[in-house]
Amino acid sequence: MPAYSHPDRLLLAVDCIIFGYHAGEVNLLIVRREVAPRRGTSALMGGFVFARESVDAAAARVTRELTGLQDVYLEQFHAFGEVDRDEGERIVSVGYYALVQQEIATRQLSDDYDAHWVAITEVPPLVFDHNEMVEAALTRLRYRATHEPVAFRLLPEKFTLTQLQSLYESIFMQRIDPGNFRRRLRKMPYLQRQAEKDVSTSRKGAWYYRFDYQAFAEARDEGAEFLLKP
Amino acid sequence: MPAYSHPDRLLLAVDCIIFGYHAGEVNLLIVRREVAPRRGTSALMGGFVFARESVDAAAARVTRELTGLQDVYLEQFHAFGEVDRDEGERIVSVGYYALVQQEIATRQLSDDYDAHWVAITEVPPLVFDHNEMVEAALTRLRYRATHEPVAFRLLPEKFTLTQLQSLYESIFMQRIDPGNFRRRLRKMPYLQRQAEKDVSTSRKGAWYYRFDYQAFAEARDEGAEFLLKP
DNA sequence: TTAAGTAATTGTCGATATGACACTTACCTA
DNA sequence: TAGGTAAGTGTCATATCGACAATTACTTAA
Repeated sequence: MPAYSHPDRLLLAVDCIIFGYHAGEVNLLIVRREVAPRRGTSALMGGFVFARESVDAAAARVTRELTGLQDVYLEQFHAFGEVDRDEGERIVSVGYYALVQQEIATRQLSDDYDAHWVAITEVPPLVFDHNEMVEAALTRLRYRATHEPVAFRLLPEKFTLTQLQSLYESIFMQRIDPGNFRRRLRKMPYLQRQAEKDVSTSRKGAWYYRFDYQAFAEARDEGAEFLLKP
Repeated sequence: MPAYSHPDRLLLAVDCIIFGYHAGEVNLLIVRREVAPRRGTSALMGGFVFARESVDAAAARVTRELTGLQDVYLEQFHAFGEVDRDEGERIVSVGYYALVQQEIATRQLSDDYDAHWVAITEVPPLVFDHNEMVEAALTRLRYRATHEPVAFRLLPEKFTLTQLQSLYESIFMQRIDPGNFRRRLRKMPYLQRQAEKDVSTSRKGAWYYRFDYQAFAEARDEGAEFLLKP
């Protein structure tokens, strides 16, 4: 029952930029648009917000429908509200980006959307303002990755420092000096070296690490801050 | 004419955190809520988004209705989308913060909303999730003020470096060393010293400065970055 | 006329962080 | 056993930082 007399009720949607990381490149999932107008063109995964569903929940649902993944890291980054941004009808869309492990997501990807991964350096033209959304999502991801330990969600539980460096190089699209990057990592008590090495990429082998979210949470309560620049 | 068959169309609103600065304190405008439920309680200035109006435009309109100001600096910072955040009906609200010159805004403030300024250190309980919105706006303002020259919009055209320092102290709620803060300012070519001094607060007088947006824009094109930490 | 007071402004200095780059290590293979 | 390669550490000049001392400019009261 309407409690407010305002006449204009709008379609509200969410669009999700789903980031993955594979073979040294950050990628994102694009789908084939199922409805007119512009049916069949490339687009971000999106969906309408239901009346009794929070916007955050809608983003989680949409991400889950495509990737099959529960408990994905999602951050809202911007609401896109131009009147004519969608050619069919006026839709306001809230943008979220998701960080998933690409291997796992790919394994259980829904067949319903003709989804595929594209490198963030090679995003094709997308419908409406979706390319703008991708840019905004990347900007926010870069900020978040330097101030919060979120980038690890793109990697497996155990990863090498070289992998971590490559990930940051891909996110920021710039080369990073290994010595200096590792110096920053070396004084993070939350990076726990494992007993095993990854021997797939070098003869010497690279130590596996895990990020200890538990230890970091405790350190943060004491005032510690996460900072990892490219 | 609906182009999409989705049945749920929602009320979409904007809420504006309007920041001003006066007598060493950052303040914000709160109004008295005009409609039920919770009529008469303190709230942020807000309003519904019209069908043929962009969300940005709605925020500008709402800000203008209260302050009478055109061309106000506005930044969207978050969309609040919990189902029951408004007790009357489901409303998704997009939060914006505005930076205005408090003196000017106060002069032409609308009488219709029983508005008044409160210091950000003394924000009273507000309806619904509005206190949460204020916190989120402040967080974003702090980030923006260190990376972009936006805080100047809270000051008059001409200001002293001491005023600028006080402003940053209020935004970040922490004391700043004058020597170190001025060292950062001294190597900003965009801060142009004027011929006059402000003699209202000291015998010696403090030089007036202006921020040269023009010069900064050109420097930015050359790769320069604005950085002003507390 | 001068001393005192105060905000404004600049300077000092040791400690820490940064970027560029050289160097060493570990291990496999030829 | 030499050589190649990714992994990982060390060095050093420079820049930046925080804490704090010192100076400047000006008014007012003695």
